[in-house]
Amino acid sequence: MSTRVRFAPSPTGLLHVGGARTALFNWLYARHAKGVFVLRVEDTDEARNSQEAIDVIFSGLKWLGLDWDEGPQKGGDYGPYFQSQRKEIYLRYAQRLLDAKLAYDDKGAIRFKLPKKIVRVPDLICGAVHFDLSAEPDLTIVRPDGSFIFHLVNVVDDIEMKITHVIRGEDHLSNTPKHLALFEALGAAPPLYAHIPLILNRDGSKMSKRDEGAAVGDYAAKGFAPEAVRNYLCFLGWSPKDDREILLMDEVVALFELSNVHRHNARFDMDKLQWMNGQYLARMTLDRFVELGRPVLEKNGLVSAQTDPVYLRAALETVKEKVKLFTDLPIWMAYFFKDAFPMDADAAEKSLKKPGALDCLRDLRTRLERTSPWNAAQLEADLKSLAAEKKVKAGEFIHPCRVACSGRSIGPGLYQMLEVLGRARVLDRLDRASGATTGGMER
RNA sequence: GACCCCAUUGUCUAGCGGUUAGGACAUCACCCUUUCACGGUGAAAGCACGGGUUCGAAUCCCGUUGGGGUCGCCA
Repeated sequence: MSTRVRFAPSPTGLLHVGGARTALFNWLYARHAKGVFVLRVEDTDEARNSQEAIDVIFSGLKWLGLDWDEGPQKGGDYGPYFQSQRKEIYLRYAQRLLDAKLAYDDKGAIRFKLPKKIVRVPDLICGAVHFDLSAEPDLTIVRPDGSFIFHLVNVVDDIEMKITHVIRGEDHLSNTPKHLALFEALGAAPPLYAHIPLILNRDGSKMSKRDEGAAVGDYAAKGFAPEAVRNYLCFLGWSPKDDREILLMDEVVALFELSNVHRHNARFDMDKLQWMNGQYLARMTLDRFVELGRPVLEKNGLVSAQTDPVYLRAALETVKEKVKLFTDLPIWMAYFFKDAFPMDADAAEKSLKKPGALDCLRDLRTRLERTSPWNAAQLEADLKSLAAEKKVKAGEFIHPCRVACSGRSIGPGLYQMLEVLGRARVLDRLDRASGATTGGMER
């Protein structure tokens, strides 16, 4: 029988990183076992349902590259994949329990009689865990208004959808003996269980909606690349057991085993995610960098449909291995697109107000007027020969020039930056900074 | 409170009876360098505690402490 796993989120309005990690582990296991990854929406709580909340789940999973084989938008032989559309099925199962006297009416609600016994829960990650159900109150499975409760629908769907492995958060471990009892009462063989550890905040507290990093939907806006977030999530509760940190998904799929998933919770470390994101930005193709970076610059009004794509691409290339977040792009690159770019006060103080700096800029301006061809190598050669002639260190020209042209003391390699900026912009900015012309430079 | 899970540097982890306890992020030096990153070298930082078992425990057992989870007509 082929492996079938499912991710069964409830539309709460956000996709929690813990949930995303659960989806990721299900996806990894399905791909590893060459099985099927099912997406099922647990929307039995009608008060909380909304199309927006459901879309958040879809877009979050897609952003992370977690494609499902069966489910909403995809179809499959075991649908529908929204629990709100499966009421007849649940009713049928509830009736079976009633008929078998394994459930009963209680003030309009239906309750399942939990067996008074010790139930052994075999878990692929935690090992066998025993629970004594004898003191547990019976399980409500249908409300007086006829709506169904999680425990029933979850079990019924896992039966109906022929789920073979349930990979879910450890917060469900205590529910599992009850679910096992339900499987038994319904005469169905239960799936194999794998309860994965939880993701906590950096300080060890429970991660809730409002905590930093909790919502997958926020990562794009925060400047992360999806491949970096996905890579980071793999390492929360799992490791390849060697020293690698950056792994291709194909490699993780090949290595991923449930038996290697940790039993202890992990804490979310934003610093490490940022480092990993920087690694991904530096290593990704320039095409991908442009694809993800352009929208950020557009959103900040620096780039529009009219922007020369060749220039944009060249400009992005200069900072690709420097920035760690896409959200850093506007501050790193404004001067490429605006002549009235911000001037960093400290940088100006240090480099432009320095005695002799303005003379250097004038001399450099004269030299660069004739630079040909206008490329990084020639720019470097001309600047250095000028410095040699004047018998000063190249830095005397480099630092004021950088600040004059970009308004910042940090940035891309100077010559590459000048090449991309082009002769006209560079000469104009050198003039403005040296006082040869009065410009509209922003403070 | 009851029940369940867990415990290696600040964080993520390797380790699965004998290791100078390894790697990564973060921190601090130094090197590289036109800046900032990257990269390189090095430093500081860990087996929660107490009992066992054993010739020998980070590793196995028990307890304590600490953290997390579950005890809904939420999912």
